[in-house]
Amino acid sequence: MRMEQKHCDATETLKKAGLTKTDQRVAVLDALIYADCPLKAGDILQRASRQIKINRVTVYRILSLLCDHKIVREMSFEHGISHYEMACVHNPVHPHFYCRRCGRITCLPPLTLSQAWDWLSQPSDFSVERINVQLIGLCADCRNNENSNSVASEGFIKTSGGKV
Amino acid sequence: MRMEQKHCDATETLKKAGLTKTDQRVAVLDALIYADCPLKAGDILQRASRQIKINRVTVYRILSLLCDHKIVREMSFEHGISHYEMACVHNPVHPHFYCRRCGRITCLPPLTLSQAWDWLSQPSDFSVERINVQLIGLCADCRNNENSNSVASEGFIKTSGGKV
DNA sequence: ATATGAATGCAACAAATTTGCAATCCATAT
DNA sequence: ATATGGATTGCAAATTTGTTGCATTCATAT
Repeated sequence: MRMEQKHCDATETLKKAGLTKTDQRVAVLDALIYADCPLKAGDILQRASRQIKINRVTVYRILSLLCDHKIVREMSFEHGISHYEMACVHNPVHPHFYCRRCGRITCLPPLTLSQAWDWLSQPSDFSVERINVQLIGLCADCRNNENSNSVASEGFIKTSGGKV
Repeated sequence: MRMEQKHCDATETLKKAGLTKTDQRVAVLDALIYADCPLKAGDILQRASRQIKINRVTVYRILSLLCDHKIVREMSFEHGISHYEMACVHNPVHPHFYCRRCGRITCLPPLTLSQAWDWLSQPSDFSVERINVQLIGLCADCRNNENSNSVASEGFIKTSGGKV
């Protein structure tokens, strides 16, 4: 019987997705796998650079690739900067707290809708000024015209006539 | 008896906030007041320019001012671009749908948590691939150190020991 | 009408991200 | 093991978004 892992393995992740293994991709994945909060591209460059030689542009390209393959989630808070986090089984979708003063991002526990109700009644260390709920996907038009150049068209939830 | 207005009036909004009325501010507000979805700074510049002469920098400065005064809400979806919408009585906080293909943003109906549960069971025109929940405010550290330079410190919800 | 502080325009800067192309690397078939 | 070809990376430069400093213009209270 195999032990359950706490983190994904970069090499295995690439293999499972049918992606070529390169030192740069492993380093970027490692940075994300062992991060305790979403990272900016610059953070990832910095951490990956401790491991190997890697260019800023390569970081962006790898992140874009990983997002297309739904290995990584991209999110954006204020001030026009993207943050990235693993989208693996060890890191299910969850809310984030963004401090508008120091910019620190805190991952909040993943909650079902009914759990959220309870959670919202609990004391908190944060002053919440605003809550943003974003649904991301394809609009009706784009879903219909999705003939060409659609890289990330695998595994999304069809909802027309069904559930969201 | 006065008719209920469907939209805010730009001049009145500025007056109520104690802000100087200028052609540029009115034009920026008009763009936002009559928009049917959140706008990028570039969109606002374009629309305001149809009305008056206005500089790109001025748009950013006015948006920043309006956000500080909680007249306007700022939000950010993918790719690190800010979008802005009115934060007035005619436009209560609500979720947004972001199409990752065409970038169009659709405002969704404002919902309480219990309404959301029902809403999520309804058919939809969107393929929702991901849901982002962002809580924005001040972390514990920053709330304590909030002595100096705190412009937007009016009217936020204190939650330590209380409700989020 | 005039003075004064606030608001705007302009130019330049800064940061994040993207693009084009040449050089290098990886995976596979020999 | 090695050659090969397509994929991946590095580098430079461009693009986009947003910011800063300073001179000029504007709004408003006298």
